[in-house]
Amino acid sequence: MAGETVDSVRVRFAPSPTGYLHLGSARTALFNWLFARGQGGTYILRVDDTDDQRSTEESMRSIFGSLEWLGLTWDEGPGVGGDRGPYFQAQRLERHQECARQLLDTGKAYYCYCTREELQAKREHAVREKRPYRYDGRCRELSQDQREHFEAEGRTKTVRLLVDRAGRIVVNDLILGDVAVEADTLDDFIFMKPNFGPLYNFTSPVDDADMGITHVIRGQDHMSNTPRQILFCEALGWTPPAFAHSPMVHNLQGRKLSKRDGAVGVEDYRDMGFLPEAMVNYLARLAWSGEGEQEIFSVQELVDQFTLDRVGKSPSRFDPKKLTWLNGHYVGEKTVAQRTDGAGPFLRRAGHEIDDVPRDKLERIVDAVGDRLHTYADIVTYAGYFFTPDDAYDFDPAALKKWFKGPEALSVVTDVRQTIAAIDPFDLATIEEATREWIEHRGEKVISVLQPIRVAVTGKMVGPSLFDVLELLGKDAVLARLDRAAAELPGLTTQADGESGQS
RNA sequence: GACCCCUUCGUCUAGUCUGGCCUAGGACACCAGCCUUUCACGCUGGCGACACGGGUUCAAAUCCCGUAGGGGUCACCA
Repeated sequence: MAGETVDSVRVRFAPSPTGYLHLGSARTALFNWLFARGQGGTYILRVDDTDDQRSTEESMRSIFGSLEWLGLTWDEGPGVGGDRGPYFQAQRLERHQECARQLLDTGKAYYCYCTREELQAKREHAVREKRPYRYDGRCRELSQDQREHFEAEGRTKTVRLLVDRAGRIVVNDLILGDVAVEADTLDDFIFMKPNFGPLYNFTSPVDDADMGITHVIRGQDHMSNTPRQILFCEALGWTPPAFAHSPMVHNLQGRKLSKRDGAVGVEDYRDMGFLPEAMVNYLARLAWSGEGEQEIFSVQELVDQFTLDRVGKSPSRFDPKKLTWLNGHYVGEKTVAQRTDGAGPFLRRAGHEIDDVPRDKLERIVDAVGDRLHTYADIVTYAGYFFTPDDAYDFDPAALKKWFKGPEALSVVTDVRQTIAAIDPFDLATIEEATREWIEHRGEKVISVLQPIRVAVTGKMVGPSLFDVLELLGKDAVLARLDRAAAELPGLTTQADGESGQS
């Protein structure tokens, strides 16, 4: 390529559709996407579904959905097409077989008739002798006779790559630097199954070459595959792409993130009320940092600032607390209408009937909840009681224990009824004025009056400003709840006292 | 076990390539105080790290060697 023309960057994210989009994979996809966008390159989505029985349509939809939700849309791939397809690996079988035949024809690969059992036995033997197992290459130079004999026996055959065991293979990794592996630690590995179906280490370099991939950005768990893939490029006469292996994402214990850790899929976080902006921002900051001391990044800022040389080498732990903090920031940037839309489904899922609630009432409630919303799911804690019948909201035992220790609190609940009943009009200013006046007249501390009322009418000790709560509830509901509390609390509080320390 | 990678506050990280500006900076978390009807927000302050041991150097978080610890991979999966 002449002079000033720089080959444009082409990267790919190649998930296998065997589940959901794992957080680690999402980070890999994000790094690829950011790199492509920042370089004015092309981001390709390829589905590595090489006739794996675990591949399912459902998980493919789930992964696409997560990617789209994060905003990591692809320039070429399923749904959008492109001229370097097909983008489903299973549809590239003929191409893989063609390349395999080429290797066979040029003597760079050979058929192996060893059975699985034989290989297994050798492997176990090596392990018993504490030797590293490597294929002994006994099928490398079979005579015509032996071959015919095996064929006549009806043995199945796999295809192995003939590996030159001299020298070393160096991976010039854009994140890790040069990583060298002695060639004699490798062996003639199988890349075509008995049905002449290709294996991952073969399909990957073939497809990358066909799709013109310039940079392979993937997780470090692929590091040990890289030399083998480079070997294919050499055998086929191709220039390998540049590699960049990003560090793993671990759980808080420093182990690989697994299902046992609970939520490890992108959609799990969506379902827990997290925002895609927060996920992207958080994931980007795992192993990567900008040049300044910035923590909050818009997608555009990420695109502008992302470079591979600022990606670190050591694994990072996924910390939900920091994610939550970021999420709170992004929720705060939403309008009340947006927050209402976002939080609604969580109320419904918690069993609250909100379909008959007027939209503007809903928005006023969300507005009153304000920045208490760190995730949309928090709406249930802070506002669930607005959507529960006056005789059915639950009293939080901890709240009762803290604010109904003595008889004074109960007397507040009964005494305030009259004052509240007299408030007219029942609007914020009037409610606050009347209530404060009453408190002052009583001569008690504001908090020791307001909190018992809150617990009485909401069942909780946290929530929006109590005056907002009262107004939003409406006079009838407040009175009904006060009556209910006056009737039920005496029993509940003694019960709570009696049970204290048991649970 | 073999091969490969990694190692700065509890966590995410800046600083390491191009030794001195680092008595190591920021953020999350935590603790305390302020604000406040609660919670949350916000503000102020605090706690808190160069894994260890040797070198090299006038000077080392930064360079070299070793040790320890952690992780990843070792399929006819991807």
